[in-house]
Amino acid sequence: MAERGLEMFFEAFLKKESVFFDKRALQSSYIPETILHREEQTKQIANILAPALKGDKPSNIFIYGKTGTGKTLTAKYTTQKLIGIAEREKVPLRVLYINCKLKRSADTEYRLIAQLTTELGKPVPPTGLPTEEIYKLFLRELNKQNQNYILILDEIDQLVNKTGDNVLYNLTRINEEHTESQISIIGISNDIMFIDNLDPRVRSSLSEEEIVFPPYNALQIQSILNQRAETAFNRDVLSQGVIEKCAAYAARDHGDARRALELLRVSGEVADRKNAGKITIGHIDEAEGKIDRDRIIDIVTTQPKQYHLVLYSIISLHPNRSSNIFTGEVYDIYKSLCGKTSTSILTQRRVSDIISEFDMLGIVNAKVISKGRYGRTRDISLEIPPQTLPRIKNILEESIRI
DNA sequence: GTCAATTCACATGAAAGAGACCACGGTCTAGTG
DNA sequence: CTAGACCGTGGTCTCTTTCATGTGAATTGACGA
Repeated sequence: MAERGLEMFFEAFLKKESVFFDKRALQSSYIPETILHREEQTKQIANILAPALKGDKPSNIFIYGKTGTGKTLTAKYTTQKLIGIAEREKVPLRVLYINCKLKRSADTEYRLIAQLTTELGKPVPPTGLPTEEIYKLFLRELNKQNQNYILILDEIDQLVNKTGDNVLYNLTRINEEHTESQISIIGISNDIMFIDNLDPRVRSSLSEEEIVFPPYNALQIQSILNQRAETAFNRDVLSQGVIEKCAAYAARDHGDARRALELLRVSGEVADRKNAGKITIGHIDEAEGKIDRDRIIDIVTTQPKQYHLVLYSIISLHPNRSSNIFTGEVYDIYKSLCGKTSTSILTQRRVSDIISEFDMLGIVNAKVISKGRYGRTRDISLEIPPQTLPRIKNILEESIRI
């Protein structure tokens, strides 16, 4: 009987009318035919990169802008077009795109070079070789290929924060030593302060050219959404004001177009699930809540057990007190919790770090305060919305088995 | 009453250790012709 | 003779611990009015 019901569900699902025509147009990896409101920046990048078509080495570029301002998109778009021409003209040119933020892929010196070497067509072990060795392999491969490269390093600040600017120094120096192949670097970062903390030598060579991406305003986001919505949705599924509201939401926090697109997509999904056939403003509100919830649940479930214990300590301390949870209290609860669940106890130093990591993830709010004579500590409060709290609590209890 | 010194309870940094992974080269072993 | 199993070595990476130093305001206590 149950099986029958399931079958019917799937059949109904197939028959169901979706509001989407091509959902991919709303994903952040999608590259549209034309990029709106970035004509200036596209032109600048094109100008700088154009010499590559004549076999010269273009200047390095440093691109700065807040999240969701189209940095990655514009860089990819421009280089894609460039490659198109280069192929037609038979100019040896390649673009390598690396996102330095991706864990276990390119967030350390070794891994970045390993990734690059693999991209060049020589697979290398993900670990195990000395870093020097990997550089050698990389250089050998580079010389063998004998063509020019444009290397896009996305979220480059993450890489440098973790491993220092050694990598960049080495990369920028390659051009001086090896004449067979030239490398131009496009560094993308959303932290402008980052460039100031670099070694002066690296700084001057990395930011030969600097391009700033200003945030979009609400109107611009609107037109972007309209452009994407045209391919993404079927005709007439958007109610009056939906695009405007999405844009307004996103413009509220610093013109993040990515967020606006996500909001629109999830709104569509919500409408689909309700079989509404049309996206209304109500769906947007719902979608916003859902995005937040999903994000928090996602973050929490992917944390390791020790983190769960710490978070559970904070949560169990939370309802008794309207405010003011301190590190020491959390640590005490945490210790007894470890005893109950026979887990090894971490030092306070470490727990302190874990709490500040939760703070960065936006799950708790931890402000360092001084209580005068009674010392200095963190004032911790939960940032999880009350509706989500029971879910989180369940997840944690299951994980630490209480 | 005023003001500098003290004090608390952690925060924050740096360095180093433990243990999981991994590649590589050498050695051993069993199977094959 | 050879392929594969197995070991030791040397490397990276992440998570932790250890040790050291920093911090900011309530409290204290000396001082002077």
